[in-house]
Amino acid sequence: MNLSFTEENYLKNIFHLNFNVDENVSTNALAEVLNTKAASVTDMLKKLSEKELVNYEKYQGVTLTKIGEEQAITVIRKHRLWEVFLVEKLNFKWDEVHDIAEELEHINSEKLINRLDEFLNFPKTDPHGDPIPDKNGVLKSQELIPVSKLKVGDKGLISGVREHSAEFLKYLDKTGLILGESLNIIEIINFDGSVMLLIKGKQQMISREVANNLLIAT
Amino acid sequence: MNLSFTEENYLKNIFHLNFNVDENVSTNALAEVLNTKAASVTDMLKKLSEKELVNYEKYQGVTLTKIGEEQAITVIRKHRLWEVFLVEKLNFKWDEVHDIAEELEHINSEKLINRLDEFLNFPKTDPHGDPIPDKNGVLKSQELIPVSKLKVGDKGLISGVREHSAEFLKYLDKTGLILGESLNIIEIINFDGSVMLLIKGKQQMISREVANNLLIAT
DNA sequence: TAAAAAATTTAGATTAACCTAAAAATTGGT
DNA sequence: ACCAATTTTTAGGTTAATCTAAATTTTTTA
Ligand SMILES: [Mn+2]
Ligand SMILES: [Mn+2]
Ligand SMILES: [Mn+2]
Ligand SMILES: [Mn+2]
Repeated sequence: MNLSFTEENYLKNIFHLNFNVDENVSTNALAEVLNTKAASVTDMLKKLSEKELVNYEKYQGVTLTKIGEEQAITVIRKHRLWEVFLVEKLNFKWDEVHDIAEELEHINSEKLINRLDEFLNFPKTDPHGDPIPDKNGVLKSQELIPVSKLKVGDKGLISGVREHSAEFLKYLDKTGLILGESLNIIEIINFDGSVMLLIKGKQQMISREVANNLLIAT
Repeated sequence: MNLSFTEENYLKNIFHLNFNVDENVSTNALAEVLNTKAASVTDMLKKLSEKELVNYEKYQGVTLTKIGEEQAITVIRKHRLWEVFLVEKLNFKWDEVHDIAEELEHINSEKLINRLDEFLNFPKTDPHGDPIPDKNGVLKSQELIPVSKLKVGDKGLISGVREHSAEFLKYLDKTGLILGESLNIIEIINFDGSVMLLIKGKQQMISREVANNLLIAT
């Protein structure tokens, strides 16, 4: 299977969109995340369908075939392992690695990626808490829930983010909301959904927006 | 300067061809190393000339401009640093790294490559003995000479190769002719130019072909 | 120094990945 | 159940990087 850079990006994004909302992925949704136009997406879906990488019926959206999904997961594995490398070995911050990993994820060598995995000690998650598929394409995701779903008195460990923008990640860094910290819910303000946390022995307020995008393992 | 994968390969190969034989690089020579056709090369040279990356006159071959050379050297720096990474950190053998580095050399991030350089402890040469340009694009190459230029009684340190094929590199590995070994010239056979070496206390015969492609620092 | 040979360029196509504008299908509100 | 809004597809380009075949220029050789 020799896929182009572009084809790999289509498969990866179909996977992510389907993962988030479990239904056929729409042409427009893909055009949006791929920064392209719906007409271009239609063209590419026909081509991917021809190659049996996606199930596509006109006007019905698209899903990945078994093979398409395997390819998508391989790309995601590469993306996340490179992110770990950049953070752990090259001292990048978690908000700096995504764009570089977008390029590195297309490097084509199974041996390379498996050696990298080994070099990094077979990490289970990437710097954003996202699970890393193993070499057989098995992706086991721990069930994480947003802080906004917790009740007063609940506690948990910061374990992931829903939103991956550098903006948001830098905000979390600055306010000490980093992966691995444990927190308690002190109070939930009805008025605007903001939440008072106890973290590192100090009280700290976060907005509903932030509470929605910060993921906890309980 | 945002160059395509293809443009970078043209610049890099013009640099290498010009480095080896110091004259304008011919269309056919480029077509050969780039695995393409002369007509395609002509098209691209016009485009690179338009962008002021090469000096090109119809029928006269091509050289790099200052800017073109800087770009070429950046690509070469990336290629060689990645090769060091693959050998030193991921335990690849020196005959396995070139093709992967051909892909990695196009990853676009100055920060990444400088961090990698640091992570590797600012290596001076790659696994094949080729010099690595520094972050300012300064490439200082030690003068190496092929074994075939030595006389009986001369000695030296194996320090590089002229030919980079996996075939040749594996042969050198197998016969113990690896970088860093010192050798003495015991005898030169007039008939076929083959050379008897003393290496690691043992005598060993190599063909003229091998002697031509194995480089020594004296 | 004029052919012949070799190298190079031009002309005219092709392919992948895009685009805009217009047409067709689906969906959702009444 | 219809119509209007929305979504998606089709039609007809474009651009970068290729190609083959033919034309042109340079180089070599006799
Ligand atoms: Mn990422
Ligand atoms: Mn990530
Ligand atoms: Mn190489
Ligand atoms: Mn090398």
